[in-house]
Amino acid sequence: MYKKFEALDDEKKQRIINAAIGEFHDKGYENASTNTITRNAGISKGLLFHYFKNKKNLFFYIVNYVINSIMDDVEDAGINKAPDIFDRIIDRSLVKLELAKKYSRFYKIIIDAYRSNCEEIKKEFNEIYAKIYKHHLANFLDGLDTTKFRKGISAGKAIEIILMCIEGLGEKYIKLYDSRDSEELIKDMAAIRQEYMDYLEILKYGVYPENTK
Amino acid sequence: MYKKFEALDDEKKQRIINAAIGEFHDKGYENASTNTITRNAGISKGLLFHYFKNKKNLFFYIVNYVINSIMDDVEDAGINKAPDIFDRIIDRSLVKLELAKKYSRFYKIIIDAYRSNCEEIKKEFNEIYAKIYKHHLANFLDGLDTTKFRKGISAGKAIEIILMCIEGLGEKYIKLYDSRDSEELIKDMAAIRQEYMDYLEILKYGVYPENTK
Amino acid sequence: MYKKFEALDDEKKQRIINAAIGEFHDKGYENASTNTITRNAGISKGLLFHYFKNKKNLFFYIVNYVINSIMDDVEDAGINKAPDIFDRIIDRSLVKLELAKKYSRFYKIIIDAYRSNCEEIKKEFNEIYAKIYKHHLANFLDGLDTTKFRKGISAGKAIEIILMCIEGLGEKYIKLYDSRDSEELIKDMAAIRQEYMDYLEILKYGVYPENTK
Amino acid sequence: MYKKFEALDDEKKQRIINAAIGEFHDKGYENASTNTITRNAGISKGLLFHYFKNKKNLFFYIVNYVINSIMDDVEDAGINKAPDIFDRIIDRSLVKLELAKKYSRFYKIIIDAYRSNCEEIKKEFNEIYAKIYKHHLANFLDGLDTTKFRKGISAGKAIEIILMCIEGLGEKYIKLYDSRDSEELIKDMAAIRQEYMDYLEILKYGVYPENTK
DNA sequence: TATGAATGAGTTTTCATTCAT
DNA sequence: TATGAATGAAAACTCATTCAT
Repeated sequence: MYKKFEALDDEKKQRIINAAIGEFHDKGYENASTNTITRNAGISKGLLFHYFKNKKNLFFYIVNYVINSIMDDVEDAGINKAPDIFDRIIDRSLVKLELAKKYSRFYKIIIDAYRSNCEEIKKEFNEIYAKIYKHHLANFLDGLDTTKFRKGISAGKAIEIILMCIEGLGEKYIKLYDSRDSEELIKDMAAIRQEYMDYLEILKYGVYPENTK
Repeated sequence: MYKKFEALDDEKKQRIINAAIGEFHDKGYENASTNTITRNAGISKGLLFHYFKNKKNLFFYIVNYVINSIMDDVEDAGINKAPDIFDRIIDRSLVKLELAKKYSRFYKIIIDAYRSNCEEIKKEFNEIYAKIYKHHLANFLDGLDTTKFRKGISAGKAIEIILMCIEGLGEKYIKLYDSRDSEELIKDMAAIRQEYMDYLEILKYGVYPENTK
Repeated sequence: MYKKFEALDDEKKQRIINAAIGEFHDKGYENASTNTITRNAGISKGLLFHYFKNKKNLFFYIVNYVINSIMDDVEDAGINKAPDIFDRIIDRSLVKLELAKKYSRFYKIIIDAYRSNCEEIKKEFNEIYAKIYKHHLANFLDGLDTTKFRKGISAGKAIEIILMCIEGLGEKYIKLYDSRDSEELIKDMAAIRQEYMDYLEILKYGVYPENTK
Repeated sequence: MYKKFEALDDEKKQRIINAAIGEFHDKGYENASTNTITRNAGISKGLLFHYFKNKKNLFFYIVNYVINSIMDDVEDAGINKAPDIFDRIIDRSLVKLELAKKYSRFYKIIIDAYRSNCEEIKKEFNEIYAKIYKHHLANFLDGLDTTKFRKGISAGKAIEIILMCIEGLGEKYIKLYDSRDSEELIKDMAAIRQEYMDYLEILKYGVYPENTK
């Protein structure tokens, strides 16, 4: 797939990718103009379609490019696999926060696509998204120790609610640092970690028995 | 604002509003066609623009109309004002769930707008949304008893995290009943309330001291 | 149908019709450019589609216009209804010849459409054509005296072969006068009628018994 | 002309010819895609244009190829040269009918070209067609005995009208067997011959004197 | 107040042909 | 001889908005 495009010299390839990312970022799939992309990439209209056949293909090429770019940055090895859910979740959430900031342009494209009502891309995008989500969830749950929860608590419900909180927290901080520099986020990271811990402390009390808290 | 439109006889006004709601619901702001709206409303193109000047104005008129319609249904008086946050939140969340189902057409318009990439409406919509959110939050917090939380817990953080959970739960159940009938939801309401309580039980343990649980 | 267009003032209507006829005549359905039509008609692109919605509709509007224009010129009353097939056919064929010359631009559009392979218009055009053909054939056969054919001859086969000849003759003379002026044809009409009679004389001998020739 | 192409090894030549025939057959001259042709032939775009310079040249190469292929199948020697026009014509017409079925793919290309509106190929094609037609007509007329026609009949007119009929009949039966198998036609050949004779019988009466009929 | 004809820049996509390699 | 990336004009069609009536 897209062999022709992949065979291009890196400079030109990047020019096209950047033009496409810029346009999809600014306007979303539907309002992005292939005309604008080719103009900004400095290529002819025909060439873009020579490579990608249509707008939709180009879009999903960019979606995959963007996802892979982010994933390549995450060292799976380095990911926290502590058996305790709180130990495990906090690092992951902070990494995600950093990535969301570092790759904010890329994230926007993905989020816009996720929320899009456009029938043309909905289904295909959801499949891509679901696959990644499933993979990450499985990876997150793998080897998690759920035996320590206090009696009377459903492990599934506990995990669910913890995930809801962490997602909420993630969104909160993403919004908070939306207009600030990436470096600020990194500088504040220790403080944010402490805040995360404060929030999660409440949940810890909720799920663990008296003596282990 | 829109005096001319407001001065119209109710039947015609409603025809226009319904046509606009139908179109914005089906297609979202960008893909909605003013043409279709005028056709379905049985009025001329010129007239629509005479009343609203442009598509954007019309859209925000509808957004406000829709929000007010939902709000009118919620008797503020009837809303649970129990001092305990859990007592208070569960009723509100279930009411919201019911409203989301009852006014699903209206909710869809709001949600689509909330998620839209379209630069044209983004900013203005977010302002409307933020104002409502702030108002509701203040109303929710008013008279809430935060003295019962166990020592060492920040009341603000506790409330925040409880709200994050309840929001997560709300979304979960909205999605769950998305394609089902309104009656089903009402029938299952007792069971859903029980599930809510199971989830919140975990948080209760987290925020309250030993003896009050 | 096409009420909006019909309501136009005659001058503008005619400008559009003429531009469309010119373009369809020169290029055929597929190669005709709606851009060229609007340019030559002196209207905007949008307007053409406002009236006709798409190229195909415009084409069939023109097809019907052209057919009606020709038909209006033929006084049904005046059409030869002699019971003898030869008496009847010769006048009709000569009228057709005159019409084909007088309306040669119109005929070309019809003939091109008839021969077109374009899937988009094939079916619909054939229906129009078949209806007209059937009507004309029925009208031609109506009241025809087929009792005078000599014994052993199938009336159906005789009529068929006579029609084949007359069609062949028609094409021959259309081609012959293709590049000449309409007036020339009219001037030569008497001579052509004589030639027709010479040709048909042969067929007369073929279908009628000895004593009636 | 096309020396470079002719010099190619047969296998490759045939691949290109077949690809071109397939595409021109399916889509007609205008809609045929040189892209598709090169893809199906397994050669590069550049090469096709290296051999034929442009699409038009390629098309006429194929037209000539197709015509020659059909002609090669007709052994001139074997063609009925009976002095009587009816004896002669019936065999030829039936052979033509068979060829039209056997080479239906080739015929379709020729017929489509004959009917095409496309200015680009019209003129040139008509010249080719006229030349062949003239040659065949001359061949048909050669050695024909026209002395037996009854008095008062122009031999030329008689021949003309007979040819018109036979052409009409040919078209009728080609249409009739258009969607049926080649074998069906062959099976029905005797019956068709009889029908031809019935039709021509009428003409025979028309052109021959009493006593020879 | 009410109409709806008119605008025109904009959209995605196609395809014969060229040319540097 | 052979490649296939690159071109760019052209296609049909859309739609919010205006304005003369």
